[in-house]
Amino acid sequence: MAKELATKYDPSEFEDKIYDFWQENKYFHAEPDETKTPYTIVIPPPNITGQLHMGHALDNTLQDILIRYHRMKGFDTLWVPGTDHASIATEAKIVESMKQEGITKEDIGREAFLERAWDWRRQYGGRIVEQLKKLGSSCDWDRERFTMDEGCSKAVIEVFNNMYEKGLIYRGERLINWCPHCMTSISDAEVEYEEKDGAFWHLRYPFADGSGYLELATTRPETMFGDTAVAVNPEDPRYKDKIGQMLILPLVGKEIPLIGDEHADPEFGTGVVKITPAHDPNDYEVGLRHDLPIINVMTDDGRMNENVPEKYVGMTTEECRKACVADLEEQGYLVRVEPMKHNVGTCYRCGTVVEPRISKQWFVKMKPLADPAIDIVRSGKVQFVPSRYDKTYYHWMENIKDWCISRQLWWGHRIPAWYCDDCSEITVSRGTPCKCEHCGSEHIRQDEDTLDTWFSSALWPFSTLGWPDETPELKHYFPTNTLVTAYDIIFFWVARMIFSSVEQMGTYPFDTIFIHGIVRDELGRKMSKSLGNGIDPLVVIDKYGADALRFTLVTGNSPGNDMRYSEKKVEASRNFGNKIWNAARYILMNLDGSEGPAKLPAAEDLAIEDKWILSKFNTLCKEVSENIDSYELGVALAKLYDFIWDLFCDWYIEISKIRLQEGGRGAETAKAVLIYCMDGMLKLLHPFMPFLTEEIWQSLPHEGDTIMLAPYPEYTDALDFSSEETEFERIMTAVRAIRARRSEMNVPPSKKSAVHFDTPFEETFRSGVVYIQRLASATEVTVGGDFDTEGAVNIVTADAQIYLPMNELVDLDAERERLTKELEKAQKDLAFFEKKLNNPGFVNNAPAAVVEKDRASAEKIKDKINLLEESLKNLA
RNA sequence: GGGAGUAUAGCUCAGCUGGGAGAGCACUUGCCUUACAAGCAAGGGGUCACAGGUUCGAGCCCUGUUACUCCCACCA
Repeated sequence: MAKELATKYDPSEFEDKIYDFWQENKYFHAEPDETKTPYTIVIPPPNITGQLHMGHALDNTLQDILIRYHRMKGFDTLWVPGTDHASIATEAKIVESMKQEGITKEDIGREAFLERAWDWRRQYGGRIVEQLKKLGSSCDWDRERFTMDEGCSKAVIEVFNNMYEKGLIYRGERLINWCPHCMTSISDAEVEYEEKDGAFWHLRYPFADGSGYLELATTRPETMFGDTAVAVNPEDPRYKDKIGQMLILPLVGKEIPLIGDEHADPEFGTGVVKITPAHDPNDYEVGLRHDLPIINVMTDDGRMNENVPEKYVGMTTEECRKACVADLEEQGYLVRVEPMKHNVGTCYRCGTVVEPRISKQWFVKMKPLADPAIDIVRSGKVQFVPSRYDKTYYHWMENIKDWCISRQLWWGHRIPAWYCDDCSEITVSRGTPCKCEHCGSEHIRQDEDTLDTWFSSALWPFSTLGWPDETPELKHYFPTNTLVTAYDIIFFWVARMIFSSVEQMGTYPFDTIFIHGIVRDELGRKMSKSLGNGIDPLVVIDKYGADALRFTLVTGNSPGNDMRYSEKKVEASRNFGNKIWNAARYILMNLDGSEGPAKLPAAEDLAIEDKWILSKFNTLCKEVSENIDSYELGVALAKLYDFIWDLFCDWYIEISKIRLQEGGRGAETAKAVLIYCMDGMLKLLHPFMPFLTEEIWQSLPHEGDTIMLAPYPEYTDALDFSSEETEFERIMTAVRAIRARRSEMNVPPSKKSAVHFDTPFEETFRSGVVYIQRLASATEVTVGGDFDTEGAVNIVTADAQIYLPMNELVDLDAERERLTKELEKAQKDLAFFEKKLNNPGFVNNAPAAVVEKDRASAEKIKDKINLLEESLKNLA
């Protein structure tokens, strides 16, 4: 029973209702079905703090297209949704909200803080999920997961224990990145480098024996209190003999040694460098080599600690820098200040300048994980689309350092390690141990820290399917198939999922990584809160509909490349929706309700235009599937657009009016083809524009309960009418030529024109008379040699006789000449290749690939010659 | 310092393995033609960044140059 289609295309009228309809009927839900091939995507879990932005809209549109397409193709299709606890981001939000109340997290303590966090999650965590639904995402919401739910947490504990047991996780004191604002360590990947204005302070460090001084330069004078040496290159002739002498650290007065180390570059500056092992990665290495003391001069929140002279204690680094530079200058230690640009590491969450700092943290040993993770991509088992991103991946993986996974935060997975007060040994456990596994003491305390958010998201492809339990879901749906994400998250997430999966599951987590770009604003800028140039997808959906937004994000977009958003594009997309809507209305208008679902009349009843459109549709089915299979979604959509608008609406619908007005058997055939095509187009288009296609499909005669479970149209030999295709295209050419001439002559549409063809394609035009009359406002169409202007198309209007030389349609002589010339050239080309290929010397000695290529070229040219000869014969 | 990307119509961008230079928007002209003015028809507009090369043939492949963008690393 078909439902009424509204006269106006208004997405807000039906999109929500349709989504509810899908959900109520559980169409998104998947259960492992061993008889079917699985197709699985796990969603990149949005942060619970997140609001839907254009990046999500793009990412989820692409996923939904793939999911809906595969579902219609008959795969056992599962899209696992979920959210990420986003430890830093969420904790920051809650700390911020508590600040409003004038309290800190320390005031209320860990328990109460976590309660707040869970409350916050309950209140806002579902927000983004609801927003994803507005987009049309057909996720299996019954399987929604959260990185901190019971199952995912179990996976985290399991992996931590496994890796600890294998020695892949260790605790140690290392130089790490410290964010003084978030008050936690962060991983290397979480540091963003920004070029900032800085200065180069040239200082004098005097020798202790009073024999002068050394000049050196630094960008961070305030760290001098942590200096435990000064280094020069051991080969540097200027300083070689001074190595081993003591220098006096200005402002402090203590003595530090001059050491020789490769790290000092004689070419750079004065060739002298101060060594601050606690606050610089290179200096740290130098410190290790020379066994230097490590003096941390900063507190957790980025102020100077008690290891600096009293006057500076408590100052921020900025304040201290100013004060100490002033003092250095006053005391004559400052030589000069040189302004310079400097790359400064900042926290990717809050933008605060990070402090390299010595700290005891937990790490994942990366080398043993990276190698197999590189191999699995090299082997082709995991493929990047577009493939160039594998280089990015290799480069990162090959140069990776150990991953700092502990965070000084409360919101997250608490590290499953306990310290013993009595023997100071560590107990790592899957449960909650009651005593130290080394000495049996009951005086144990759990590590206060939590794990990096990305530690749990790295397990997402299998933790969401039930691992470490052996669930039917895990067995059936893992490894998953496609991971869809933006390129900016390859390091954070994609790479870590790969090595985690290879390590834990012994195999890849997904076979394809479909990378897309970033949605920028109209001016090409990144959308950001600070710029205020973000576009809210929900506002766009409200105004134009989710289908229009989806269309906008996919059309003209190619894998891995950024795109610009503009409302103009959405308007054009909405117009396309409107076009289909009205085409459907046209069809419905001509039905009387007795028609059955899409079914084609017998081939002998089909008119030439039927065969033309069906043949074109058939090709479309093939190409769209091919394009989607190779992730060329933008190309697939463009082809659908062209077919629907140009071929179906502008030509087929127009021409169908002839038979519909005449009635009778022809009208029945036309209706059947109209329904068939519309039904097929809607199905092909459904993955891209799900709401509109469902709404229209429901109002047409159809088979099944929902378009989203209808089979995706496939190519079939039965609909290959290539000769009718070319025939009809000849008529189209004629129509266009007549229209052009009429337009040129300013013939008003109300005036009909008489047309005479004298052409080699007599039969075509004789049978095409009715089409030409209809589509080109022509009348008195005659064909044949009885007209006096030979070799011409003639158009006669009531006002004037128009002479249209044949060359605007088909100029026989010119055409013959052109074809002959091309034929000659092709024959020459062919002769060239044949000579080459008949030469045994070439065939036997040239590389096989070259010979193959030449053979292929020769074949191509032969085809061309055949075509040309046929055309010439037709002209004769 | 290393790596990658981009350069095609006024604007935004497609163009898959080499054979037709394309779309949307904008522009010009004519049309309310009973699905749609969110539309129809006809047009104008491009040395496919530059210079070489490979090829019968290059927007596409190779080399170099220029401009812009991004990523990684980093000299204190």
